[in-house]
Amino acid sequence: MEKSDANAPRTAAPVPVVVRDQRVAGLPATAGIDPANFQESGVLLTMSAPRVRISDIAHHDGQTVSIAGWLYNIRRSGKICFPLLRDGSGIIQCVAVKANLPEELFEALKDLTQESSLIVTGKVRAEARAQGGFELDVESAEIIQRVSEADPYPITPKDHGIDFLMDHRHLWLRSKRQAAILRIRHEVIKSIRDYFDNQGFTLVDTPIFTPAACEGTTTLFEVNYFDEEKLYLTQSGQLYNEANAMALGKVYCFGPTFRAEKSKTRRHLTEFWMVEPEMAYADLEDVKALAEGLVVYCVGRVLENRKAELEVLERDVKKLESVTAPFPRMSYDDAVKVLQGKGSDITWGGDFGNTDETLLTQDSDRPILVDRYPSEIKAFYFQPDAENDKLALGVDVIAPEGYGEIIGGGQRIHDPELLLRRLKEHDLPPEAFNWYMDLRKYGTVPHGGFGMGVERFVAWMCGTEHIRECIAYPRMLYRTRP
RNA sequence: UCCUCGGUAGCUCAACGGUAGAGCAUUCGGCUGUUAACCGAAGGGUUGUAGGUUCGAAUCCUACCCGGGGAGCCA
Repeated sequence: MEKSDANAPRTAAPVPVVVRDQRVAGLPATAGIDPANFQESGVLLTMSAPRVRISDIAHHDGQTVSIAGWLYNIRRSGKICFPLLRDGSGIIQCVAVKANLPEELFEALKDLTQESSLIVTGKVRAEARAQGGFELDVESAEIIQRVSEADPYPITPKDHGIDFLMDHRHLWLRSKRQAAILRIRHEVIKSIRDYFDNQGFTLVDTPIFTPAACEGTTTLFEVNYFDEEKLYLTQSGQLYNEANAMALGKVYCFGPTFRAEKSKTRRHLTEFWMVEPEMAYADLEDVKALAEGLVVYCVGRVLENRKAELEVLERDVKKLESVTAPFPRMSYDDAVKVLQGKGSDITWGGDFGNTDETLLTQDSDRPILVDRYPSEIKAFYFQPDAENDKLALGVDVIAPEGYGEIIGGGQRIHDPELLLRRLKEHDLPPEAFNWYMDLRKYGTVPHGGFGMGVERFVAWMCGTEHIRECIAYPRMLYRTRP
């Protein structure tokens, strides 16, 4: 919301405290001010001070500025109070001294309740005692809404249980920690896009409504499409990606995906975001290099641009600083042997559980690339290894610290006859894949790509216990609200 | 779906067969440098629901509801 308007009239004298809506605020409006005026003029509001954000406060030392935000917390003594103002970009401690302020303003500030909305004007001052290094000496304030004490803001600065916090997710996002996670998520998403864009990839988004499964139907959410047809929410854009790669060479899709898995763990959501690149004229080694490069780039960007957020989260950044290329590479065969040596009861042909993934990476300070899985445990479209056709040219990237598989992908089958045979082996109806078979009919080439789960990646960056904190409104097995 | 843990004040928890309690939040009072401020006082409860055992149940038993953690599957 823009406040400044050079052409609008100014008030003769500063207004110490203004209440926009007295019905809501429960406080008397300042005499002589008609609340109806200010929505129109916009200038009565906060005098002439420029509006700044807390994240920029260091550039305004010594200046009088206005900050529009919410009361994060307040500490008060008899004649001095310290409102902590939150504006979405950070938190700043304001200082209101009774002796220096009109009685009305001081009392209004002192009695303010948590998460009341207000615009504070005052002088920025470097202050060693304050977190963030700056304070705001209050000169005037406009209270937009005072939260009623009869129904106070439910999330206090003290402890809360996860059930309560999840029920209040729409408010929980206002906490320092959740804001930090969302900013890191933003950095991760932006860095993913930059990584691909800088290498000539084109973003081509794939449909959310899809007519059939990519990899079996048990984990699909069914949707009634105008009474006549059953459609499913996508669980991967990969098949469409392959078509797009044949058109544009290097592509990626980036959007929500849906899995109706009845998983109830700290690593699962039913709705999560996934980025999926796909390259024409590419083999497994190209896919591995792309995946490794992506991870290194995104970790670097988070470290470079989100130091403050990592600090809020008390993330051990050494664990991220060690994430440099090259990542250790290992075949599935060797991984099974390593796991057996560490006491896992895994046998050849089985997929890794989470305990196996944690075991495998426990001595590594960076992710591990595991490739050449048994074809039986992989989807129908994986290209078999030329040296052993029981192996699929798939690769998983397993993050350290127990964060598990963050990337899965590989090289796709380009031979039409082999692909058809695999469809039949997997009991998939070939007629549903006619368009997909076309890609092998009209100029087929080796190609490959992968998918990376954004929330799992963000959880790893942030060091969160559970990925539910890494998306604003998580959708899980037993939680779909708010 | 299976295994496992839990549901007591607005919130976090205590009481574990014998009168339901504390901290925070809220209200009132005090405090000019507080850092989840502190000090004093007050209000606040059909112990998830329904049955059962018992002289007596938050506590023991049964069923159901809701949630946490994990397994399988996956990103």
